[in-house]
Order: sequence, then structure tokens, then C-alpha cells
Amino acid sequence: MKTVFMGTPDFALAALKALHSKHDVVCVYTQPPRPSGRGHKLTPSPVHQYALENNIPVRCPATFKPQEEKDAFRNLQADVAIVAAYGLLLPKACLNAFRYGCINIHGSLLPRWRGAAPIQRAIMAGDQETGITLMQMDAGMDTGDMLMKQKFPIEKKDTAGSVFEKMARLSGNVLLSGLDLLEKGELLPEKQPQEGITYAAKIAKEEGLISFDMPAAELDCKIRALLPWPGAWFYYKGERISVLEAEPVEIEHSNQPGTLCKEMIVSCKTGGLKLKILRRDGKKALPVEEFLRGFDLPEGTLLNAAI
RNA sequence: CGCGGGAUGGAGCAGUCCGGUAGCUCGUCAGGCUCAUAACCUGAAGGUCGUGAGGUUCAAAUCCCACUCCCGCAC
Repeated sequence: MKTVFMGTPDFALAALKALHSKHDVVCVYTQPPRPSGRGHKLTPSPVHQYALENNIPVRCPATFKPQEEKDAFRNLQADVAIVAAYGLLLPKACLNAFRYGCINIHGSLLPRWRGAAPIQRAIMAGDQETGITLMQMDAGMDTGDMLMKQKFPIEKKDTAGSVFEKMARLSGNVLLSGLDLLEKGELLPEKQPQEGITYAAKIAKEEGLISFDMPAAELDCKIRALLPWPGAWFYYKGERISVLEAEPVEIEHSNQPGTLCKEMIVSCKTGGLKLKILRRDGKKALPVEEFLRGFDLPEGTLLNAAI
């Protein structure tokens, strides 16, 4: 098929590669290069880089509001547009510009976790499973008819990063088989149920500052949901210490939440969190045993959110 | 020229401000104790302190200059 691809981060890249391997990608849309990395250099998105390397035309408009931008889109005369974590809202004129419209690859089992950060919110909420939903886009926020689903479990040790990877691996196949059925006219749109709708708010960086004043199991979910970005941290003596790995342990205690006990277990509101890998700013991530050799973090310390 | 941290025996760090025997917690090796041990005791090896036959100095890990490589923030 003649397709247009719209996406930005690594997550979208896997889908683009799959699409590019079987279909004609006439144009790639992505967010404009932004200053990033050390030195604040303008850096094209992963999708952008791939497109350049493969000689696919790239467009990165800041908005679709101008008529000429809508016209340019329509004039591509593709059969379908595939949208994956693109980062821009498409006007109605674009949504139905092509025969098969615009199809979104969404990182949750709709209608649960509509919105910006479905993977993270699913982990944070302690969901046992998640998945990919192929959806026919309409004007609403992830409200379109569902075309296909692929679910998989969220494991005990999964982080947002690892689930992203799993999803990326699956998304290519889901997309290709979906398009296959679409061409044969065998893809049946299904309305999203009215029950079970939740919204996945964007992750704010401030969420990374953790408090131990919550159940350990909940805190564990939260930390895994925040990795690798923005990360999870607490402060000790004015220094920020990030938790790269930890696991909840069932212990009885009557300590104040945040108290560091034996074996690097921090008392939470209920239960405890055993710290496994830590990193202080400017240093590399270290298993706690090594971390402690060069940094004094004595038992009994109160690890508070506040400096 | 966005901001900041860092480079010291195999690992993680201190020492750098206020130049003058290179130290800590481990690891390694040898020996001892022990029924035994990742425990304990004793001893040993191992470092041109990131690079520059740079600058200053009687003397530089430490002060000055240039460079390389890592990392965090910011997005």
C-alpha cells in the first residue's frame, strides 16, 4: 500500500521499519529537530534519522493549522496514514484525507489508558497486563474504533522501558497483519466500550521525587513506571540519589516511613522497599554494596523527599 | 559557545579550597584460627593520581593552560 508514517520517538521507529519493509512509505512526518543532548545541539528524532538514512521524504510541521499544510498532506494521495506517538493533533481534514483514513498504534488496551502515557500509567496502577490497540482515529482523544488488539502480561520486574521494548517488538507485526486484513476488507471496526475508560496523564518530571509514605507495593509500581524517564529519586544531605532498581519486601515495622533499616530496606507506609541499584548525580549506577563503599548511608537514616 | 558533576592501585570513594611522606571501604594473594564459612586475625602484592617530555614552583593528585573521555540536568 501507499502509506504515510507519522511518529517521533524510538517507540514509533519499530513500526516505521516494519511498514517500510512491506509497504511504500511516501512521506514521514515527525516532530521538528529539537535542542537536546549535551551542548543543546539540534537533534532530529529517531524516526527522522531513519527516514533520512532511507531516503524517505520528511516533513516536520509545527502544526497542521495552515491550509497549505493540510493540502500538502492530502496531496500525498496515500491509502492510509499510520500514526504512532507523533505528538501532534491532526485536524479532521487530515483524518479522512485517505481511503483508509489514519490508523493509530496505541500502547494500551483501549478504552483503558487513553492519552499520553498509557504504558507508564498501566504499570503505575499495577495492571497485570497491557497491550497494543490498532485504532481508527477520529476527532477525539483516542476514542476511535478499535481494529485489532494484542495483549501481553506486565511482569514483576517490568519497567516502562522494558514494556516499551516489548511493545515495539510486537507493534511491527500487529501493524503489518492489520494492514493485511484491512486490504482484504476483513478488519472489523469495533466501538470502544463505555465502561473501563481511564485516562493516562502525561508524566511530569516532578513525579520522580518519591515519598516512602505509601505502601511498598505501590511505590514499587511507581518506580518501575518512572524508569527510565524521568527516574525515581530521593534526597539525602542535599544530594539527589536515584533508585534504578528496588523490590518490595513484606516486613512488619512501626518505623516512620523513609527510615533506612538493615539490608538497605527502607520502611514504607506498609512493608519495605529493598534498594538494589542506586546512583547519585554525576556518578554511574551502582549495586548498593559498591555504592556504600564510597558513600555513607547509615542505618537509621531518614530518607525524606525534602532535602 | 545552555547548566553542572567526574577521571586517584582490580571495584567504589577520600585527599584538591589552605601545594611538601597516596589514604579509606572492599577485592586479590599468602599464612593463621575454625568442624566449617561470604565470618575473624596477620602479612603481602598492586598507583607515571585521564592526556600534554605544557606552565608556575625548591616541590604539583593539589595552583594555571590546553585537550580527550564519561555522567547528570535541561528537552
